[in-house]
Amino acid sequence: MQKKGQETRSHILRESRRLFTLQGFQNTSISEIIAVTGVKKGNLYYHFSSKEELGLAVLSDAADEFFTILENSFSGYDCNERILASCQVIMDLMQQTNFVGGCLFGNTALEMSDSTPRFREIIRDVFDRWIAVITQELGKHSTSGEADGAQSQTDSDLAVAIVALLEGGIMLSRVYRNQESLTICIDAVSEMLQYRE
Amino acid sequence: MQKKGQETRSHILRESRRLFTLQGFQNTSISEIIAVTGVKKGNLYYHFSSKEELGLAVLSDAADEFFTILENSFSGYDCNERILASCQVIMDLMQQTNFVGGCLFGNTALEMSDSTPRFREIIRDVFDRWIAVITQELGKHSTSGEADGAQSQTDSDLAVAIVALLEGGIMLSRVYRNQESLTICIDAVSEMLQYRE
DNA sequence: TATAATGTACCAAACGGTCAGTATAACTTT
DNA sequence: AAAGTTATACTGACCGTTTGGTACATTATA
Repeated sequence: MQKKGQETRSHILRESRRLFTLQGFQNTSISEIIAVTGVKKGNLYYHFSSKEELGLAVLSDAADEFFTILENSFSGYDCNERILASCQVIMDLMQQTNFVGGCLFGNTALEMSDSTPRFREIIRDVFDRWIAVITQELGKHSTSGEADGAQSQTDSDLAVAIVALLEGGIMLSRVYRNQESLTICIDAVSEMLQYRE
Repeated sequence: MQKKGQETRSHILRESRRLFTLQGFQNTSISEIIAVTGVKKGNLYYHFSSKEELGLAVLSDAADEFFTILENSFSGYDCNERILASCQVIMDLMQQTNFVGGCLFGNTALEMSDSTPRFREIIRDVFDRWIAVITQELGKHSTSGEADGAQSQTDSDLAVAIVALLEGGIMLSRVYRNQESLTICIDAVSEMLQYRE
């Protein structure tokens, strides 16, 4: 693939991601994508063999970007502080779009995961990895006494709850179109971290 | 409206809800609905003036049923026990469908709330009411000291976090197709209730 | 000049929705 | 109670539009 083609491809990916996030996968038509990108239909199908393939590419692309951002977000010396910093990064991302659209992965999870196996797999990988990253950060906690066995179970449980709180908070903030719900959920994460045994 | 018509109408509502929950609103076609109900297209449009109107009717219907179930679910003398009982009822509902489909309100929130205002309104009402019911239950807590002012803020914050945890947990349980994630989230709710000031 | 990239024209299928007309049941008359 | 009348419930063919996708010619680029 050459330079021009690369640019076209990533242009399609970028705009498709925007539309998929705002309107969902099913509710975004190929015609809409070619309208906003200016890329002609034949050209789009030169780069992506089907709408499903485009959707999967958009998800992979977004996942790569998300984990790059996430893994660079753990700033601060204290473990709890670092995790809260990563939550704040998610809040910032949501604020950029005024809580319209929300989380592409969460959206796609609820829209597509039961009907299209390949979508579910990639979404599952995203949540697996997200939970794993947080679990790992939780493991660095000073009072996290016992050697990895029993404790890591609790760490991963807490990580699951944190991700659920964030996704639920994003959902509510999207419905209410304000940051309040997500703020409350991040505060709840903070409390859960404090009261950790 | 007479008996026969009522039956047809509620038959359409029931099957449509099933399909919308499993596949989403956009991804369920009118043809599919008439196929599974046996109701002919003209007849369907006799009862519901458009697909959107049908979707709204399904949501209202489901909301009525949900709050009937929810409000009857607060069993037990202790406040925390009562709230956990209501969480368990949600777990039971999800188990009935093996975590396929998940929560109709959450699904529709993420699929439709940005593109169709009327859907967002009804979804918002559902979450408003759900949060209000839990906030009210939280208010009955014995150690809930100070008079309503500052404390009720905390109660409603906790209620928001609980709903977010449940919705996030349902999302994860759906992606992973098992009850583990939701169980972890309900356990987290339990801990949040225990550590309440 | 080969191949990567793009444009144009087209397709069958599925979509949501309409409509003229037919049963069916429930009230009025007589 | 039989006949007439009206509102409700339902049918199936049909409409225009949009959908995702294809065929193929043309233009850049290396």
